[in-house]
Amino acid sequence: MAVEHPEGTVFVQTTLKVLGGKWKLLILWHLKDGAKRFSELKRLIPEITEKMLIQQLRELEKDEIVNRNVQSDIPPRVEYSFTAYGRSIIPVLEPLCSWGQEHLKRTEC
Amino acid sequence: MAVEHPEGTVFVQTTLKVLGGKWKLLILWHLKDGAKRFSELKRLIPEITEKMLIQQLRELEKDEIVNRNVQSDIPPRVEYSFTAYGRSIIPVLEPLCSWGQEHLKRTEC
DNA sequence: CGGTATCCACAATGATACTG
DNA sequence: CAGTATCATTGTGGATACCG
Repeated sequence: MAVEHPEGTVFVQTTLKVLGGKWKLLILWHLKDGAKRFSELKRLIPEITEKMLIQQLRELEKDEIVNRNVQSDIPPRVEYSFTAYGRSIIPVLEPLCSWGQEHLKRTEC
Repeated sequence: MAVEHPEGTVFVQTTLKVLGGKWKLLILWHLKDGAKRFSELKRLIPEITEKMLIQQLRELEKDEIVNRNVQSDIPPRVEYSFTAYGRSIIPVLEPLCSWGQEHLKRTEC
């Protein structure tokens, strides 16, 4: 299984694994502005199903990108937010964003 | 279908669409060092099937990231290389790589 | 409100064999 | 050498219903 590749490749693929889900960048984008409740995220991303939202959040949680903060209230209140570590991907997102913007310009016209 | 999202999200997802394939970053990584023949790429990425290699190359070609250069020789000789435009993603790969490296360090130990 | 549980469709990837 | 073609398998995402 473990085949030697130039190291960089492995690292890049690692990042892709963490951020590659269809909705993860979208979720992270919204969390940049501060903690959000489950229902807020649902409202901000109307096309996502609850299953996918929870699934992607769980994965981000496992990767220690986001925190899950539960207040034991009635009704329940769960907030998601970046971990300190998670914030380290924000600067990575920026060049991704810029390149995508340029690419859209090329392809759209 | 078209729902308003913060723009940045769309751009990031665009990038992901272009680079998101399982093998694309791997291929691009090898092409960084210069043009490569089909068979060279196969040798450099032994786990990839021919079908996937050609498919991913075609997509990269369509997105104008790589050139396909055919010498009409016997035996045939086809070389793939970055387009000038394609080279613009190389700086994007670097932060991706660095972050992945840090992330691996965290998760492995 | 914030989830789970099932079942299902389809896209992505893979194995294998064959070709100009 | 550089592909195509076909079929099988897996992975990802979705619809819907239900639960504490």
